[in-house]
Amino acid sequence: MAESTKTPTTPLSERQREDRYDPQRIEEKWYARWQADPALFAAEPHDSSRKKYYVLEMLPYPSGALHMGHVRNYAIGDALARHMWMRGYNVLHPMGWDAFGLPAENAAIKNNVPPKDWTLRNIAHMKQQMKRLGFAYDWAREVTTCLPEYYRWNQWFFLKLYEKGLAYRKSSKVNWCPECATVLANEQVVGGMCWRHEETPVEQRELEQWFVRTTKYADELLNGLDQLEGWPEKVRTMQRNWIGRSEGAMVDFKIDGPSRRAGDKITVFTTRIDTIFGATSIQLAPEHPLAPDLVGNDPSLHAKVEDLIREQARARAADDFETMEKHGVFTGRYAINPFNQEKVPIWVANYILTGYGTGAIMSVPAHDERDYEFAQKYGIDVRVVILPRRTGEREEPMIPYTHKDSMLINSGEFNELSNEEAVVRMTAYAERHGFGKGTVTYRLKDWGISRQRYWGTPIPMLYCEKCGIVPVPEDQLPVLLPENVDITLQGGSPLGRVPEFVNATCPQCGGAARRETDTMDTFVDSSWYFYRYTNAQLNDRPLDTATVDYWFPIDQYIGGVEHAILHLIYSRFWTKFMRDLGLIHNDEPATRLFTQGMVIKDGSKMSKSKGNVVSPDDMVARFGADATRMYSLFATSPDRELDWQDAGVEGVHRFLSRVYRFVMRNAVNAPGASTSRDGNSAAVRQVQRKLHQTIRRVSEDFQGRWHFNTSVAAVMEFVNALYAAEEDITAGRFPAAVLADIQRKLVLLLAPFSPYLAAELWETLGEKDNLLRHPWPEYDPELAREEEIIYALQINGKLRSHVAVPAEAPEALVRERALTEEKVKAAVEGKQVVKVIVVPGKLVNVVVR
RNA sequence: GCCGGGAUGGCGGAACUGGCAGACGCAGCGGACUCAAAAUCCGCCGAGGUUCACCCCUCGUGGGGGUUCGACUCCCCCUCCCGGCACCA
Repeated sequence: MAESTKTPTTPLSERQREDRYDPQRIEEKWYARWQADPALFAAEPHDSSRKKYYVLEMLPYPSGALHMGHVRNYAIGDALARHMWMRGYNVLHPMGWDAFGLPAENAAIKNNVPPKDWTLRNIAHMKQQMKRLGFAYDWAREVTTCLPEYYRWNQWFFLKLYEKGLAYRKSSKVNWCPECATVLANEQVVGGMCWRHEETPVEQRELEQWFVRTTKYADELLNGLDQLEGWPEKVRTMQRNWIGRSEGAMVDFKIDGPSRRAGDKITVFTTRIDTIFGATSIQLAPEHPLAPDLVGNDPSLHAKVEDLIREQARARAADDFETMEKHGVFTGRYAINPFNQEKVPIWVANYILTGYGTGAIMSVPAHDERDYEFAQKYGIDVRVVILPRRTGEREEPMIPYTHKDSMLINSGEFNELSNEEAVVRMTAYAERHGFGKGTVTYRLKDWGISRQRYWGTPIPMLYCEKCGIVPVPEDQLPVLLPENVDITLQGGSPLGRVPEFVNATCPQCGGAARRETDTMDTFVDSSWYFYRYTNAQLNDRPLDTATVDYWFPIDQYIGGVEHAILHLIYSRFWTKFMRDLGLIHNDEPATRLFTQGMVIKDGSKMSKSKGNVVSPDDMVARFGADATRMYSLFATSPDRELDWQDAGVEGVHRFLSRVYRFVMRNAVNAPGASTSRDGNSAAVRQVQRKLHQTIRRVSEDFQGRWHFNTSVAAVMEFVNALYAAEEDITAGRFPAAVLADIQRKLVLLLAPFSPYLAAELWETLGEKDNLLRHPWPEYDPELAREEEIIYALQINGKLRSHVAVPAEAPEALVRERALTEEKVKAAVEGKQVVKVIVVPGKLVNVVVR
């Protein structure tokens, strides 16, 4: 396009030629413009003809201020959102606040400020920080979970759960954190400690609690993981472990002798029914309901069982189960093995847990490590019933032999069967004779959602003396959380001390009723918030089905791996529950999940106690939002741990300065672009080649690997190439159209990473349209193609020289050039060339002998 | 114990399906500009040797073996670090 050189260029004002990059000036200017135009980052309605793209970052808890982990998370999501806008998608990119929770109550106690005020103030501040960082959120869709407009739907969902039998109340042993003064879900107990208080052992308390039947979906939650190919394998594995499905069988052993209240049989759970002929004892958990019965009136036995219970409780708290020595006590009683009618002794042992299976096992010392250890200690029989299948011969295996590649012996009519076959046949046999059945057990437990705290969603239930448990009628929602409540960490739920709240009328009989005073676990809030974003203002329904159908599933969800179990399993559950209500039609909330690495400093996690916290505000003040964000992407790939270095931010700031100064010096406004190599000098072609190679690299990173560190590096390389060519540019040896085109594309490439600078330079270049909706630059393979390739020359795999060959040269020519190159000739001299390997575009390896 | 991830210059990290190890950035060193400094621009920057005629040689991606014309990359064994699960029957 030679004629474009004749296009007149637009002169630039003195101010635009300002050569110092001042991020504060630029960012404040664009910040003001963006705030004035909320539609800029808004999603189009769901009847848009554009293809939709829903990119979501996990919503923060409004703790007071953003930390670098947030900045990194949102920088990734924002780059993706901006890129997808430029690719022409209708992008939904919302943000909100996970605003209920304990820290607000603690702040209330400490600073004498109501939790609501504290929370809303934090939200205002953090929202301001996000805006200053230039994150492109659709604030019209903001969701704040502590406001009645949101939490009323938590209550509505709770009523639905109750209606469907998925919410129920039961008294049970629950995890209690004395520090939080509340109950914890199993998922919130980490190694026997509270997830918020790493030093506080969790206690067990007997309490009446509301549970959500997550186990109803255990199988679907597990099987669904196979389809979630866009999720990290790590997260899928963690969820699989958490759900912990194991197939096995329940088998009833009749108790020999007199039976008492608790019954006349013990049901054991086993995954190895094939070894049942080798069962030489029954082992009960110390807390097994039959244990007190079986030890009868013997006070010393009772005391020993009590000791075992205490020991287990201690071990649970200290998390040292694995180091505990196995021991137990013989009850003096026997049970009958239903397969061979043998009498086996019943023991109570410290290594059996109440919470798994049935709390009772058949002990097969020959084929289980733990059983073997126990049997050795107490001289219990060890009977081999399984042989390694391969030996065939009756060669004694190493005891305990626990492998499944095996064959049965000493097992009556089941002898000679393989282990797989035996499991099937023996399970069927037990079912036929009515003393057992094949079952599946899970590690996953129902989700206890009651919290004895104030700052949460009130559970919409009433207790009436006449009618019992009565749900609050839907038309009486929301059950408002009262304000001005006296919060202390003692004496149960704070709401219980608010008579106006507690005292209510029974909707069934009109009599006096008492309100439920517990609130919901805050993980309820975050289990479905992303649906609310699709229509956050809707006031007669939690969501609009058609709108959700358009936007869901989420195309890309981004957050910390610490939510791999808690939040992400609850969210998946909630999605399945909503689907079964007919509200939505997707089975999973998100197609792709990305878990970014932690931000650390000087080798450890940023924390106040270590004094290594880097404040985003400080970084923005020193280097600007663009440099801060870009550094968080440039330092390493997003999935890895990021070691924060202020000097690195400074380096990115320097790079942005180079870009800024280059455009300020060379900005021209000329339409069109040179799309052909013809007629351009070698220097021009070289810069264009680098440009298009850069476009390819950055575009590919967005599509696949998300290695934004290499995207940014590629743009840096390109800018270095521009500096190398600047003498030619200044001398006017670049056609204006080409120069203008190069600069426009450079700015477009930077737009997802440093939006402020990109906006400023876009304007400097005389462009008027919205950068965010401007098409992403196309990579032109013709312009990107190398004209000449430098081949590496190897002799026997060792690098010896290089040779330049025209890019289009056929392999034979490459080969010939290589063999006639001086070094190669010298090396080959007097030797025999065995083989010549030509790797097109890369190297030639000459193998000589 | 099981599962997942990782180890590359002084530092953060590149090298995508086996093909020139160290892109890009930081720090450092040298030069230009300056009265000087900062900023900026240019150059050098794995180790050792030979030499600086900037050419060449040897070694080098946690350790040891292997496959291959060729290995950071694939296979086997081992060490260490991070994360998850775990007396799970």
